[in-house]
Amino acid sequence: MANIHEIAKLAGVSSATVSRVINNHPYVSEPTRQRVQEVIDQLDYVPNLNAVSLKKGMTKLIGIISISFNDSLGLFVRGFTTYAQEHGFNITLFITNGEKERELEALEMLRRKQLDALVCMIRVNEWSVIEHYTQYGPIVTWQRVKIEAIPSVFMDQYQGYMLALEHLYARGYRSIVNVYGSMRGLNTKERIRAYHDFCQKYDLNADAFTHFYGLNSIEAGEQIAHWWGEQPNKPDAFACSTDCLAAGLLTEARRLGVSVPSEVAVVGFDNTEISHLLDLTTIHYPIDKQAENAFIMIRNALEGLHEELHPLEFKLVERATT
Amino acid sequence: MANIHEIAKLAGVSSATVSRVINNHPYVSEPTRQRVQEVIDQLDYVPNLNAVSLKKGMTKLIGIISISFNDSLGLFVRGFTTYAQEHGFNITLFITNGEKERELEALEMLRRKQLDALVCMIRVNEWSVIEHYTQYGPIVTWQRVKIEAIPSVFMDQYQGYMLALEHLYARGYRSIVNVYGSMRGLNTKERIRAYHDFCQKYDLNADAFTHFYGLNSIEAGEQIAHWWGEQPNKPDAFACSTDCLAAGLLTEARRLGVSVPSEVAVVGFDNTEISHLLDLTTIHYPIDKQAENAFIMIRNALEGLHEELHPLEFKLVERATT
DNA sequence: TTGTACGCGTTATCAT
DNA sequence: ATGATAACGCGTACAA
Repeated sequence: MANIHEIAKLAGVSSATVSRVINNHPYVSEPTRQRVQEVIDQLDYVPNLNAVSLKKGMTKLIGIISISFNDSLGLFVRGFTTYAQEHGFNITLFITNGEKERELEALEMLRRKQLDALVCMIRVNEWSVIEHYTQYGPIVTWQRVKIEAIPSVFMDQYQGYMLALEHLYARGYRSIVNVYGSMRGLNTKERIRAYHDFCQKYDLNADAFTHFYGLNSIEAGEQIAHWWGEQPNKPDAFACSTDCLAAGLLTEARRLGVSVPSEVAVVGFDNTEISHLLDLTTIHYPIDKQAENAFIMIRNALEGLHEELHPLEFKLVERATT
Repeated sequence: MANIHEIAKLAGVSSATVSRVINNHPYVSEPTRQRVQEVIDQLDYVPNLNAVSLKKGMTKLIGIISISFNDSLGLFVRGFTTYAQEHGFNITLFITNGEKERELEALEMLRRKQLDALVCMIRVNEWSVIEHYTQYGPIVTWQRVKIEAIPSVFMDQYQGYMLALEHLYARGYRSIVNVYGSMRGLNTKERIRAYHDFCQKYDLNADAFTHFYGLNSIEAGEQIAHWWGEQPNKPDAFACSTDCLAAGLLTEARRLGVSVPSEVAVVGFDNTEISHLLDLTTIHYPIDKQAENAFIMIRNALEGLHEELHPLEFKLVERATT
């Protein structure tokens, strides 16, 4: 209701002075500052953000687009939000449920200056559509994509998977079974590539054992445990798609009386809570650093800075299952 | 980049005319409309939303606050979004993770006119704090609360539960076991009240069987099935806290060779997908109507309308488990 | 049917 | 240290 002029009038100063007080500008005497502040407090005044945004040409609002909202996505969102808020930005979340229109609304809000930037975690529309909107503001993504206009904080799982394999090798395991997460996803592709390079390096037969595809649930892990029990020629290690699957595999194996890691080793992926709980060796994946990098990229673009990105590294978390 | 004046100049008209074209106002001749539209298309022009918001005094943006994001919350959000968008409103989502500051940011955005209204699905701050913000714009909630300034679309589960009980009675079941969802929640309280009234009405002994509290998972349902098997004096029906629990109970009972509904009946609650899948009798709960009512309330407040709310009714969905 | 001119609430430049 | 005043980009009485 109350605007800056009203405050100015009541405090007996000009609106310019009030603005200075609000924004902590220098060159305003202590007595006037106090007088103005009193009136502000009394009238419960806050500047109208629409006016500020119009004047400044930015809203300090960043949109995050995601197709859904699960644990890892939530982790990213939470991390991003924290960094953004430290720098005075607010976040608005768009859960698309896979609907293109919902995503387009976010993109349109960028075009129409209601958003300063966009994080497109998991897209719905074609990349070409999204790329078109980069002219209106920075857009970064979490997915793997090689488009110059859309920087990504995607981490190539080749390195992470290799880390797991090398660790198993160093521990003396030689017959490793791979359980891949999705049938044809990019992560699986990179993991397969890592495994082949690994076998070549140590002169192992890459096809000595079955490769499992499309598995990542606890139940799937349990089934794999049974599969292992039935093999006459038993592999001595599992490199799993996720901690979840590894957890199912581990607990079911123990239920069947199999000793881990002496009879068989298990490596997970993601370093989630469950891996911590079960003391599962796994690969750590710095989601919060990815989120921070996403924000740094946006801030660099928005404010013409050149802040360095954090190096994104997979890390082996060695625990009790290898 | 381009603003309304640039369009006006290039089209050889005044900015007022351009504005009329944009907003589909009458009294603009077809030839000029076309000329203006051409220039708009050519320059890829869209009005700056900050300017529009400032001028109109509203942003057409509604915030939704939620502590997390699960299936039912998602259903509500999706429904609300749909209705809102049909009326030209966009949604911005705040997942608080239980942090008060995140909620306060949403409330502050309302105060500072960046949001027209707020749906506080599940609050974190004290109601008194939230109530204070109702002076800046309409706030409605999904939770049960009796504060005049904060209308609610909460549904009292007394009726719904009674529906389930009456149905069991009509089907001839007389010894009913209640499995309540939370220890001391309001829903449980209302359900207990319903059960007592029910027993009184039909002269049944309300304490003939154990009452279970704090259970709502599939696993809990499975355990209840085993409990039933061990009872010498078996009850003939279960009124469950959720479809989830009912599903666990139902499937485990059948696994144990118990025939449902001839030996024992099961009623769920929520009418979720799983109840549909398992052909489970349950109580339907119109989340989408609640969402629509929330939007209607907000729109009524915002635009001074008096649109009627939809009646919110529980419905018995009679399927194969009773 | 079209144009002029003012106001929405700020911030920032330039005087003073 | 403070005050006028011009933008920011748009919508809309009012006039023509």
